[in-house]
Amino acid sequence: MTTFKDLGLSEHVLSTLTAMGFETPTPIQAGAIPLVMAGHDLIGLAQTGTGKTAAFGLPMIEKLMVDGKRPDPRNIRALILAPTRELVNQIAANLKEFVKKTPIKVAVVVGGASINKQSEQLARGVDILVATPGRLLDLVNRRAVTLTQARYLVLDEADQMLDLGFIHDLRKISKLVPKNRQTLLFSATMPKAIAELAGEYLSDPKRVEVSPPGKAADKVEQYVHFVAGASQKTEILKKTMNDNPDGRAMVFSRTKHGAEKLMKHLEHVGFSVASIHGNKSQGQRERALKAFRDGDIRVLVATDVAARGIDIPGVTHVYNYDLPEVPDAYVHRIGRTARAGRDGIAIAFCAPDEIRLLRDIERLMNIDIAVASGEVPADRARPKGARGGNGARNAQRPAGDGHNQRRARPQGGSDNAPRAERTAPSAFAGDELLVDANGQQKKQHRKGQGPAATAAHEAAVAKRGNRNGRPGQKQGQWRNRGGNGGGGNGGQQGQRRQGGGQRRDEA
DNA sequence: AAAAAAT
Repeated sequence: MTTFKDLGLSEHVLSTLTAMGFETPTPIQAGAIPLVMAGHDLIGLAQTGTGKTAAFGLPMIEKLMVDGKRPDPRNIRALILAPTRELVNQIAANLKEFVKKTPIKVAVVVGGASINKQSEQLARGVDILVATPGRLLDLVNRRAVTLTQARYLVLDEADQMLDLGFIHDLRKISKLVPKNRQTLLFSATMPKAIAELAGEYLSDPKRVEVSPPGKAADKVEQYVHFVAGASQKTEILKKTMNDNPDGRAMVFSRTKHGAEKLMKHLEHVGFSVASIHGNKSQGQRERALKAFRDGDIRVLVATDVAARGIDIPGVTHVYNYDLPEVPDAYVHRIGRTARAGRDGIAIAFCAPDEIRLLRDIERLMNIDIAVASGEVPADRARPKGARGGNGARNAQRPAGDGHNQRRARPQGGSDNAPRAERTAPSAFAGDELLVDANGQQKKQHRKGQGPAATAAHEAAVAKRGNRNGRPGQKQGQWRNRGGNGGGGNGGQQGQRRQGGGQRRDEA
């Protein structure tokens, strides 16, 4: 088996990894590290949760060490761009762990934080700068930083950067970094625009793809409640959370306003909750995330600012309080659970005006999400032939759709089935690159899922709560606690060695 | 149509 040693990393970095509990590289690490070490440009097709940060961070640190230079003031040696402030902070936190025993300096540049402090830090010399594009350009314009010595450029979550309209900023930044550089691009999906971006900024890139994308979402047990409206969503949400007192939940809302309103309500009825969205100050966002990560609060109500990449160990439930307008976002949201080899449950609420969105999601993922409760709307069924002549699919549904419970994924032993037999990564199959001979097989496999009873759902939910819950925690943990009653960091510790190099998936 | 990101 491949070890980090085999990948050409120095003793220095290796000893840090050992101290951190890393032994076995994840697939993307095993694939990418040697290529980066060899100096290639790289396209990494990988979701968050695959160990991306280490995949580019470790070899980059290694090469910076070998170069042996010290950074000039205001002149960085490596630049990492990511779409949200939270992601930037998370990447930097990981890198800071990796460079602990080295003289390499890592700094963060994001909006919403003191620009003067960032400026001062850059003046003291920074090797690796992790940034959101807007603030970086701001600092460049103020001459607080120059990119002319940046020999490494990483574009993380490139698809989201494009979605968020960062393309213009990326163009500006690309003109400021030297031509003679190594560029690494990571993206969960490979739409045309990303391929074009890669063609523009990468030279003769190698490609690393973690098999099969969408796997994280695969491990998530998914259910949908058909509801009449928001108040019913809230009632079911509260009941389900109370039924799972050991759980940790992320609740996604479509709007910032909606997220805030829901958070206030949950707080009012006694849940230990915070919210995170674009109307919150950066300080508030970071405090909310930290409190949730530390286990001080059990529920985080969020907009899609937190849908991608955010890595919080031990999230047991993801609630889609509102279904997202963009079906991709659903996949990213539910990917906040079932991380680091754990299980997870995703519960969606579907109001009458959201059925179209549910259909889009089910079509994208090529699954039928199991119905947990509610009247199944007549127009839920996808039109025949909507999926390329696979009209037979509907015929696979249980006769008498009146009690229309279906599983989103196989149960039990099927998890151990060969990868090709497992559920399809179709959320990411929009591009031709991922469509392979297995695609059809996977679809077949899915189609075969029989009906599942609500009782099974309840049992699974109950069981899941235990399996995922942190040992020793009592009922009522959703409620506000007086002090930090011993929850603390236990979860994170407990995860430490899990799955070798994957124990914290973004690390 | 909403969200994020520079102020």
